[in-house]
Amino acid sequence: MNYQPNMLAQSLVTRSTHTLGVIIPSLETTIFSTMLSGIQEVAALAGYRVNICTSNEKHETEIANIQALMNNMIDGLLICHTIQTNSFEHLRIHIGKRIPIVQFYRVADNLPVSQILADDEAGAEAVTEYLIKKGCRRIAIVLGSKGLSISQKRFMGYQNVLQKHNIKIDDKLIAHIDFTLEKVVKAVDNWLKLKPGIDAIISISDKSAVQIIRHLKEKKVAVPEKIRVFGFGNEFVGEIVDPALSSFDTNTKRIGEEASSLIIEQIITGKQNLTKKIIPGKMVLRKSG
Amino acid sequence: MNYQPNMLAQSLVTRSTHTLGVIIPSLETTIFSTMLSGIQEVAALAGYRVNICTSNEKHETEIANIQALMNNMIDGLLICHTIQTNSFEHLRIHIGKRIPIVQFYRVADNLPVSQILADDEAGAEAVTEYLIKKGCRRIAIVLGSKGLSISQKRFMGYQNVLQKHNIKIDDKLIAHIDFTLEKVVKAVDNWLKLKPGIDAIISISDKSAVQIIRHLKEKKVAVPEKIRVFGFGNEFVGEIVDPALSSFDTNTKRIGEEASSLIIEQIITGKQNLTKKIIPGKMVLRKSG
DNA sequence: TTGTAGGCGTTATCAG
DNA sequence: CTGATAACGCCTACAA
Repeated sequence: MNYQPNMLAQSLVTRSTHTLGVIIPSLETTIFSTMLSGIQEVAALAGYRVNICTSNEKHETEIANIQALMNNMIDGLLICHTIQTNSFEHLRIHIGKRIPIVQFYRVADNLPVSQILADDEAGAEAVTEYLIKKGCRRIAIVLGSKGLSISQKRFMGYQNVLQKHNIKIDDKLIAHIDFTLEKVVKAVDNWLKLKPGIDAIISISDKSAVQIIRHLKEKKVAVPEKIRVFGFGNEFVGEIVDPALSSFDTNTKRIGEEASSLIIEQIITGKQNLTKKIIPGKMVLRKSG
Repeated sequence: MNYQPNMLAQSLVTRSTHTLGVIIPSLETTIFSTMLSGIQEVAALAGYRVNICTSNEKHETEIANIQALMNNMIDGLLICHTIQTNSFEHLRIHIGKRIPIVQFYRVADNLPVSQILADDEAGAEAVTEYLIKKGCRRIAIVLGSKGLSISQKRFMGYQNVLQKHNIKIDDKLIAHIDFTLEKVVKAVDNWLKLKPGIDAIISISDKSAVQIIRHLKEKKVAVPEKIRVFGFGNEFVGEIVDPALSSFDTNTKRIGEEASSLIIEQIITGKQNLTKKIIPGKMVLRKSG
């Protein structure tokens, strides 16, 4: 007769809230809302709610969020680090405690915490290899903070292929930046001044790749004839830009689904086995690259 | 000495969880993730957590979500209805109880529940007026389910302006559909067969407007020369498409912020005054319209 | 099998 | 003002 049990009382005694905590850098970036969508769907299927916090790409906010969530309201924490996150002590103190943690997409490699990752290294390798095959020799790359595996792995892939082809790594072609439009444009402008000039740009995301294409068009630089442009993530906007954006599809939604699935498994079994899962992606060729 | 109070026990006795429940149709649609971002930021500032559920534009899922949230885990509910939602009995039974409810963006007008809205009527009026001034006489419009105020209000605005200019409303130019690409393309194809032909399309969202532009280009229909295209929402992708999309900027993030702010006020004061707030928007002119 | 007491970690109340 | 205790609503263990 329509009795609604009080979840609070229930949770208090069972010590489980059936709620996942999620910390992501932003909700206004397609890849993150897509991953969150994957997290949410898998969680809902398993009867878990999702508590969402955004760090706004700010390290301090990420720390505050962790504090705010780690007070018995969640059964597990999913975290995708800020692009500027370089130290991870704030997370370390929670590792191995009652509440399991899973890092996804942007992870710290030197922490004993499970990870769900895009195939950044293979992606960067595939893209670099393809560009070299197309005749590019001065390939610029946009990366995030050096502490993040996403930057490290993509750089590894890039480096591997250049070395294989005996192309010297030029530090001037590597930009470690955040996502802001100004920083991206500035990096591109610096590259345009170089001689010998660059002939390709691999960008950290589709959105910045699209902005790069737009900027190059403004500067009357032909894409892909003069400079080929590649993105990461295969977002809708890449289909729309002219020339259409080539991109490494990181299988973004699947990353969220797997992260959700892994943490729920760890919650249910009570075993925090160190897991590291790389989600395969694939290259999507369009006009720009 | 680093004592962490147990929020569950605290909530059990104080009867407040400092958590907002949010039900939105999707996380993979820019406007919704943008509104959620606004909700989340305001909530975080006020010390509230956000519990997020997606209905995937499915009426039954929306009902299930409401059930799942209304069990003492949240202090207030924010809801944006499914595009197919036509009956609202599932919500009605929760109205006026302990937990306040605020509808946002897509709302039911005949329910005694507070609303935060885009200025759909004024937006449709402004766009229609502009198109008529540009010489358009056969203006097609894409709407959602008839039960939603978003459809009703936009139709009202459209109708008002056509009547003012003594242009007869042609039912064949009005499409009530959901967001799927196929439905949009089908509606456009039907319009293209009409004679006299259409000279403008007002779309329900920027994403579908962009898809309409792409489809028209495929069909070799010149935009804006033959058909002008307008969107709603002013998303990033509209800046990228060629020709760039004209759009009515509904101030999406602000809608989320205001909804969040209103429900928190209702929670804190304990007063569920019936509020209806329309967030003003503005027309953004680009090449397509 | 069915019923009841105790405890989860707080806050609030009521004596002292 | 301070300190003990009931109550929040549920689950579980144990007793009948």
